[in-house]
Amino acid sequence: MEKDLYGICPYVTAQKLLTGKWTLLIMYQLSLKKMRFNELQRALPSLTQATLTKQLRMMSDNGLIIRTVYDQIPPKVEYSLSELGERFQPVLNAIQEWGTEYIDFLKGKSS
Amino acid sequence: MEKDLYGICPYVTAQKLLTGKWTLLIMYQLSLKKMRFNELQRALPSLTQATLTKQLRMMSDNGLIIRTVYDQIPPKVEYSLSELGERFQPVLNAIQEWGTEYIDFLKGKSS
DNA sequence: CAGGATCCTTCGTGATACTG
DNA sequence: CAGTATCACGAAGGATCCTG
Repeated sequence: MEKDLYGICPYVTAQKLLTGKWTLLIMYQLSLKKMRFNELQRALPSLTQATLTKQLRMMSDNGLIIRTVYDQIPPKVEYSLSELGERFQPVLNAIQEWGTEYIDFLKGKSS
Repeated sequence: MEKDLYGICPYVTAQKLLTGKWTLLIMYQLSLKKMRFNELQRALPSLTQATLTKQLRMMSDNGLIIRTVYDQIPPKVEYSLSELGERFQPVLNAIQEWGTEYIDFLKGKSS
């Protein structure tokens, strides 16, 4: 089973963590700045509250992001990248670049 | 819908393409050398034929890899990275590095 | 504002059997 | 050797309603 390779093979491990359909997008948003729950929702309009909540919890459990709760009324919760999340930046950059190239490729195809 | 961003946002686009549970692994394998169907299967033991076939077809359709059929008996089919696939290398490298760091993080946690 | 709790559907993944 | 064809399942994702 590939599960055995989680925590062993870098690729299997990374894939597991990035599995979420939105993980990459959230990582990107948070790499720009720390954000509150509603800010994220506005940045990712096609994502429902429930899903966003689950994703954030997963990412928090995995140590990718940090959840900071300010004990006040109205409630305020901020999400930011953890140390590990920050180190993810190179991947983000590489993906952005490659994604852009891929989009160009798509355009060339359709025209 | 986020579908609208496919072909527009690099991250959405990349995430779609890397969605498959095995895409990253296959990309890595093929980045080492072109491989035949059975070679890939041996390299990824926990992956069934059916699934591998589907993944390869998807990746081929997406232009990530190239499928070369040698018309002979017994059949021989080789898979290799396309131009676009080659350009994916930086992402692969970044992921490998980050994945390794993450594994270290996991170890530190459990101990 | 930032969720929690449910319910439901879709899609990816896998098992198995068969083929040129 | 390199697939194709079916069937089935589980989990991720989403819709909706409710709360401190």
